[in-house]
Amino acid sequence: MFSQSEENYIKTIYHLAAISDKGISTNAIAKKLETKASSVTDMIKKLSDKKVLVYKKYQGVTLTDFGKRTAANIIRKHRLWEVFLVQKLNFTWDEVHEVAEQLEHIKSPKLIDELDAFLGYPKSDPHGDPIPDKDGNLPQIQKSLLSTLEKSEKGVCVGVNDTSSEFLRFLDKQEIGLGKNIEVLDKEPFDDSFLVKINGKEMTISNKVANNIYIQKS
Amino acid sequence: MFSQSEENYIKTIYHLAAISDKGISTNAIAKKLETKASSVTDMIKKLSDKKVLVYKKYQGVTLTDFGKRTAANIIRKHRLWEVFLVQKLNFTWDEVHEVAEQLEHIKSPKLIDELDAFLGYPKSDPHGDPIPDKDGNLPQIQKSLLSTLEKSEKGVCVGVNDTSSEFLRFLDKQEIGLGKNIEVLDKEPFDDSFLVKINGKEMTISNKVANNIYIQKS
DNA sequence: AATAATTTTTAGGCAAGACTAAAAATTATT
DNA sequence: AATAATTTTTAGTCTTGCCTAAAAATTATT
Repeated sequence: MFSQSEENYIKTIYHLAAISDKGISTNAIAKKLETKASSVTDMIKKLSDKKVLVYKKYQGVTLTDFGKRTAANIIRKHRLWEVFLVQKLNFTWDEVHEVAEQLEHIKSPKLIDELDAFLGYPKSDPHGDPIPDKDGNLPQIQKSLLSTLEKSEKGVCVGVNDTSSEFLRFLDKQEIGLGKNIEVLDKEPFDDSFLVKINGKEMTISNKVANNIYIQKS
Repeated sequence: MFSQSEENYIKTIYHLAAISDKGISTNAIAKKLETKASSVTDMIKKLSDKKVLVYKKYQGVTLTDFGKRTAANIIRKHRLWEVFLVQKLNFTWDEVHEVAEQLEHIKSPKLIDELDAFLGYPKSDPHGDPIPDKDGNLPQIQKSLLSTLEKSEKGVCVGVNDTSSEFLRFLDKQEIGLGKNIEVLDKEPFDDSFLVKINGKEMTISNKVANNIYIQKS
């Protein structure tokens, strides 16, 4: 059994590994967890002893299969709770994260299985991120950052990269959300912004925003 | 804001105060929390500094109004989660306690208000214990221990004193539960056991069991 | 290749919350 | 009232998880 702190490290390393492919550096973990590199070194040693990850001094860490399964399980809980909060308790997609950060540490296999059933076995959370199954398998859907689309390409919004309240509330204000149809009408080379049509409405979107919206091309 | 450990002390002192009326002793707290008296002394000092309780050396503790409100709020969360687990996630009344012990520490006012609404503002938990309102008021229903009833008195089972899985599963086996009609047919002076009729069925109940069942007399 | 800059680790400490053992205060008993 | 028994507190330790400062290793730059 892992402490909340250990679980947070495991989850963070899993997320970092998903984008980096090589060993995860002490500094990267420290930055993500808003802690110090020396604290990370301490924890890494402990998690290495517990067979969660492989660690060689000065060379970053890699999760073991056991570590990956553990991480997927925490993420599964996090995302199921997010679905619960939005679907049953009237939370908005920008409010769920911090509560789910707490709920993900509740220990009870029955609880999470029953919650999954109660919610109708959802496949993804309110931000479009896939929910791992009980064995830790994470179904990956085909998606592209809006910023990588070419002129006249189109598709459906299926996820976001940045899940901060600020960004999500911005999207709400622009009426951009999961399931919306998006078409790139033009790209502006000067500032790499996009002219897009979202559910029939034309608007300009900055490169920074386009870099945080996932599209399933059609 | 209080740590989980602080919350557990506050809740425990509140429960002990409900049955004792005078100051709660260090030893009583230690026993209930399965810890050592010296640890209790440490924590008591901290909670006294935080204005949760009043403490004078060697004289036990009393919760302040602030402490009582804090305790009621924790208990409110605990009991609402228990209702959720039974009503929505197919938990039985003997399974809910330990999960609710974890869930009661989740910090989010919106979460608990929405949960309350989602459950239809329940008045009591699966064991018949009343749920405090948002201001910490705890409605007390009129109830008597089955063991205090006289021959030919009757009523409805509205609660249990012992909420251990062992006792609750025993009640399930005997088909005794909240809402059942109970009538005392006879009392046996030899071992203080009871001959009762429960929903039409006659059975003998030991004094120990009768001491843990609450009846609303009719 | 040597030096500079950066990253990572080590060493030593701190706070929370628990513990043991011993001292002090209170309560019970003779 | 004096002694015994019990309760409570103090003093000192331990673990977890964090910190700072300094040392060591790695990587980048000249």
